Amino acid sequence: MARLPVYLRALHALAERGVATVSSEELASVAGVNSAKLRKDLSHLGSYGTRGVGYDVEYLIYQISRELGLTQDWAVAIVGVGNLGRALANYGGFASRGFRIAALLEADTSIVGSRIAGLAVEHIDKLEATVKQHGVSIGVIATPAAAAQQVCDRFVAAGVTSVLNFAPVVLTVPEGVDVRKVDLSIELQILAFHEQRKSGAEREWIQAVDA
Amino acid sequence: MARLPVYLRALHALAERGVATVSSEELASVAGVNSAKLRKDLSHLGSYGTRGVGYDVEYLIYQISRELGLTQDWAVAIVGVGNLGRALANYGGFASRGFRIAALLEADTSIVGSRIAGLAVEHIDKLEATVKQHGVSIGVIATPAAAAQQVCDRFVAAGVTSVLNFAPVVLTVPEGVDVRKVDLSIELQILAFHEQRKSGAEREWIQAVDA
DNA sequence: CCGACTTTGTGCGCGTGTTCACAAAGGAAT
DNA sequence: ATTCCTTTGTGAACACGCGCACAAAGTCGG
Repeated sequence: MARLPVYLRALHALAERGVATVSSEELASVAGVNSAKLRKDLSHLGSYGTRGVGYDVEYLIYQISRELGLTQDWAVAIVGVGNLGRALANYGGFASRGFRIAALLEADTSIVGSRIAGLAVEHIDKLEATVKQHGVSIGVIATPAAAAQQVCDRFVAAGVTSVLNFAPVVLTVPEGVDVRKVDLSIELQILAFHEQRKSGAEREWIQAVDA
Repeated sequence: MARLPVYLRALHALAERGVATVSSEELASVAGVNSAKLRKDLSHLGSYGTRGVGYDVEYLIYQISRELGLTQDWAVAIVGVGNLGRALANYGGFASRGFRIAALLEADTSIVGSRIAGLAVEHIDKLEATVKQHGVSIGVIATPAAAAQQVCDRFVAAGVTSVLNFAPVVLTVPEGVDVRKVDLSIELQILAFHEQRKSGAEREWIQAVDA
């Protein structure tokens, strides 16, 4: 379930505030979902709640972490050390969730060798070797669109079976490989669409007359 | 529809390659969706296809752009000029889709005044003034989690009705304000989950025995 | 002008995910 | 111990989105 990470973050926030137990109603409102949906989601992991009381925050954190596989740590390789790659390398949310950045890879030789977030940037030729050496199972693509498919193919050939893609292209991968895409401009376009709808009627009318 | 931006990008790619018309089948395969779904999506905008031929690429680009409100340009303000803010400011995909970065705002006074992507970084105190001056309707939050809600509130109070949030918190906003959230670590967690499933059975078994 | 072929637009059935609403279960108080 | 109150876990209705499959519509060659 794609919502578990959201619950997990809400729970971490509660834990930091010293909350010991939480009802589905409260947790749902923090996470921004329906309480029945939350209970059904949690019930899929087992019966970890106590009727009349709620859920034990720490215990639930542990159970969700285990379900998501965050109790083990994952080696991640980032290809493309532009602005986005740098932002990702410095993003604190990875290490705290069991993700370890094993390598930063870059094609531009003028960047290779510099240090970002405590890691030396390596040349992309080292991709296969790095993947094998660190047991990388998740590849992050933060390259320009033109290079993305090629990098993806190399990841796949090297045995990586999960890819997080920030380049604005649709990657094609063989069966059994997962790709998730984050596209910053798509999110903005969706907002613009709703924005247009809101400032709506009179503008639509003008457009209709205009046409 | 959240898929229109994807179609739009696929169409732009086709247009650059000089393709004049495209069938739903081809476009669907480029965009990575089912062709019937694509046709149904497009039919919601009107009947812009020609049976036996397909869709005129340029015309369809125009129609989708108009539907998404990309024919007008949108002023965007980015708050938080850390690594992520810088990456966003330099991201080329915005300007080419009608999004104009009106201002970069930052709380850290040691960064205020520097120039990023051709813009001078301003102090966050200028938020309200900037929003009014440039007619900003979309606010982008690239601050640490702790500052996000506060910045969001200021955006809303200043009249911004669409917020793109990169901070790992759930923002609460009044009715009528749209929030979209991009969370890098959630995407990784989802990949880790599937990865765990794939390398699955024997590990689950070990965990079961372990418990 | 006509027939064969291509491709759109859409009606329909299906599966998934969401929400409501309630019974079962545990805790607290007397 | 019994009763009441809170909250979970879940059955069942509902809604939605997806994809198949096909008829309508348009093109192209003869």
